[in-house]
Amino acid sequence: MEKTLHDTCEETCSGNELDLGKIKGNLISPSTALEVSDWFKALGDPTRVKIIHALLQSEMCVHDLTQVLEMGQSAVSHQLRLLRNVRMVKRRKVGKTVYYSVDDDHVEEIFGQTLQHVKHD
Amino acid sequence: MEKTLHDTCEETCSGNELDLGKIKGNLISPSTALEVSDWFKALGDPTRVKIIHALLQSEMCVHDLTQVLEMGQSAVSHQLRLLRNVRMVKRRKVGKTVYYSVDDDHVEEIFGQTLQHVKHD
DNA sequence: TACTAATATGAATATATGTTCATATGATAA
DNA sequence: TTATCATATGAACATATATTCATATTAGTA
Repeated sequence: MEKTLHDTCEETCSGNELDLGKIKGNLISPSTALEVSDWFKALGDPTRVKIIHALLQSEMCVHDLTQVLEMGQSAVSHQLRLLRNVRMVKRRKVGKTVYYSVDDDHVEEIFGQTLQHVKHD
Repeated sequence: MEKTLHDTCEETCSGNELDLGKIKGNLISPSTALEVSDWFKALGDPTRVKIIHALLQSEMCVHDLTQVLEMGQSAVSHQLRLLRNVRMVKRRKVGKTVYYSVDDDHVEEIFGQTLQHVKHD
């Protein structure tokens, strides 16, 4: 039998041409995939998880965050910038002090759910 | 005035010693922070977002995923292994074919919420 | 057996990322 | 102004990560 375009994985796999075509049609767009992954990526680092966890308890200035997390000021500041870029946190300046807080109800919701999920497993 | 241990950021920052001590006491543990970040990190890549999105529509074998996502078989396989390591997907073997599907109700919930969140902004 | 299909995996490479260091900026106080 | 505090930021470095390539494994088929 001659080879055709569709001679593999036809009987065993779920996808016949129609199914695959339908799924390809419903594919998430590359730009949306990137936005979603960027959002998750922001919580994909233990330092940022600690920062968000702390800020969910209370608004805090950079200095206090460095004390609480026992990290260098620069590292904290860099991570805060990243979190601000995806709008997970916002800042409020008072004099020379900058207060950061969580700026996204969705973050609190998802973060709490995931914390629970990870804990009882 | 002589310098003391706490002579900075006292009047302006929110954290007096008590507040900071309380927050430090409630800190997320390093291992939990790592678990949480690993979970989010799994969704922190556009390729894996596409894979999860596709698998949420239908169980699929590796071959079909490569067709749907127009990616190399090896790349897909590597990412599926990563997703399996954090138990976001599971596999089911039928002969030489391996079917993957989402193995975590929490993923569906969070993914859907986040997709909505990202979309109307 | 030999052959092919479906998937998995180790190594290599290029890119991304997190932290540190040094320094810059901005604000307040002396 | 000068000095200091709080924060931000660019560069450098080390580590992590995603993809590709080649090959291994496993299961079916001739």
